[in-house]
Amino acid sequence: MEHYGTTFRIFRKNKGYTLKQVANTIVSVSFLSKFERGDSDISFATLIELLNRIMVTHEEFYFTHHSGKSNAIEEFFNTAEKAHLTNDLTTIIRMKKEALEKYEQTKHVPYHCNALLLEVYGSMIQNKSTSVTPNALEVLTNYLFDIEVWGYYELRLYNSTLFLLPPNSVIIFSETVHSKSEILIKLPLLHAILNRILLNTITYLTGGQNPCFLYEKEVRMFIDYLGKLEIPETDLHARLALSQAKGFLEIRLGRIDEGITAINRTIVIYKELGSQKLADSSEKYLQILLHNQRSKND
Amino acid sequence: MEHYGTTFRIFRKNKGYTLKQVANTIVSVSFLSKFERGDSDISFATLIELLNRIMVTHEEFYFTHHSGKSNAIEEFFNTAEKAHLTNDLTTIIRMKKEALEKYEQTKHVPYHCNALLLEVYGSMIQNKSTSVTPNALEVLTNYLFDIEVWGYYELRLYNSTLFLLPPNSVIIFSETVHSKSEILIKLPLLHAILNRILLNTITYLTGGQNPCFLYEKEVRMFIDYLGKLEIPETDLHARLALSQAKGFLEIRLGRIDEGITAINRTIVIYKELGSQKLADSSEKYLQILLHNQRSKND
DNA sequence: CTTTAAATTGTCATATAGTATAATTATCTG
DNA sequence: CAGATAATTATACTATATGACAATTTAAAG
Repeated sequence: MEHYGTTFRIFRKNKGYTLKQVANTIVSVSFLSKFERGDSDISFATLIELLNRIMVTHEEFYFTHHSGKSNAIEEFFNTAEKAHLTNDLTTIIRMKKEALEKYEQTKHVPYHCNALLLEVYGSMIQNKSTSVTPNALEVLTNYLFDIEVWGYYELRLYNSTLFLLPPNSVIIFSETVHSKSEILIKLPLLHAILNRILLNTITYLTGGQNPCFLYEKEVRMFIDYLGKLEIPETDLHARLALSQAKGFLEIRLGRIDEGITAINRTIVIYKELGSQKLADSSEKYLQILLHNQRSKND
Repeated sequence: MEHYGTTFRIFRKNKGYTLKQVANTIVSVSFLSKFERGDSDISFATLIELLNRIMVTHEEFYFTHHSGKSNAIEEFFNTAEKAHLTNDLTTIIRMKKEALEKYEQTKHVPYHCNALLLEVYGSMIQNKSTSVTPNALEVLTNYLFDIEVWGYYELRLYNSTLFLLPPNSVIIFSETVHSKSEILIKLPLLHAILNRILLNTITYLTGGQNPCFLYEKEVRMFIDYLGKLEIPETDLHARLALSQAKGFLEIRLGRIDEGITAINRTIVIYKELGSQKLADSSEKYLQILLHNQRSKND
């Protein structure tokens, strides 16, 4: 891996600054030169100041330096999800091996959780019964339970594994997830995940083959909750998903026609805007839900 | 401002790690302790490693440390835009003063550009004729022209000021903006701005009171361009904006009924999803365009 | 091409980042 | 509460980040 200084120099030159202009009052010219040539490391606070001065965000700096990777955590979830969606078993297996190695080295629970997540993805690709041992699930639940303030990692981990947990746990976690994330939730990226978590929770609690629907109260609560969070007007995707969730609830409650109408309206919008895959998966899910509901009524 | 170490300690404790577990192979335990107590600064590379180990992204770390601010640049544009939308003249004036002071201190052109942007916002709030001196505009154009690789700052600056530039300049800049942003455009945040730029370009070139419509070719080109960029299926907002842009083009070309139909469909979607403000502003813009078009036909 | 000024790099001094280990404090267990 | 163990901090030392200024390279100008 190249030295950060090299990347900094590229940015500085691109913006047309001299060493002197950038260094001024923050560091000495000679030191900045040394840093840029890789002869010296630099303190965190100083580099942040320098980046500010040349009008570069630390995100784009980091991203460029690591040739197109945002950060290790985001990268992990994104590549895992992508491999899952494209049935890329090789990648899943490789990533799982890496996670287990890191766990052996450090004994840090998150690596264990990562391996578990990849285990599940792997068995889903192979169409095996997603048999996660209760032990493994306990590791996950305990970890999430122990962390008081959830950050990006916990939110994404929970969002990716919530379908494996028993409904009671999901209800408890999802109920508290907002208060567990404090100010961090103001970060747009984190807020978006929170929305996804709530929507997934609703979907999870609404679905299932259980003939009697046990979670009406909770589903209504989460729908209310999402309403109060005020999804930004521009986040049409989340708003549409919420409409869908309401439709699915209708169906589950036996008001099948109302439900179908509501969901079809959302599917029409997807299609009109050319989001064909989203339209397809919504349609498929609608069929499954209708099938379950009808066999129940028999 | 508190020391970064303090923030780090909060994160570490929250995740339940001991100094030893985190320090292991990266730094010594005693040093990590010193850093956390603010007795010592830390190198950039080392802190990034440590954050990785405790599963914290640098974004959330920075955000928490600066109590809810993402980074200086993003913060600048966001607060300026918000003040502009809420007619908060006081904030605009204060920010402009700050920008000019920084410019005086450093003579760095971006601060000059920032001041210019705030100047425009200010006069828009006061309903003054947005009289930007050609000189000032030249500063802006030259800056953007000189920077080879555009980053977050340049993209946002251009996006906020493109309505002030002559159409020819806008066409040139918007045509090259993608190639000027290289790999950075893979950052979702930057990609989103690129989409907004292209949509704003289309709106700008389609609008205007000029009775004869000079930019049909260019508008079609940018619409094509947006299509090729493949807006993600989930970015329904951008997809809807593109549909709208196509409708506005129809109207400008005299196919008024087709245009109105297309735009009304998008407004219906906004309303159905409860995005009332977006629906209103679309409707308002539609009226303006229709008015211009009709007075032209007389 | 020569001269001059600006920008960058090299050298050396010093402050401070970072380590090894001992001392202290907190946590756990019976 | 005592005793043991783990976690943190203090001390003394070394390595290196950073500054002041001189030397060199690059760019500008005539």
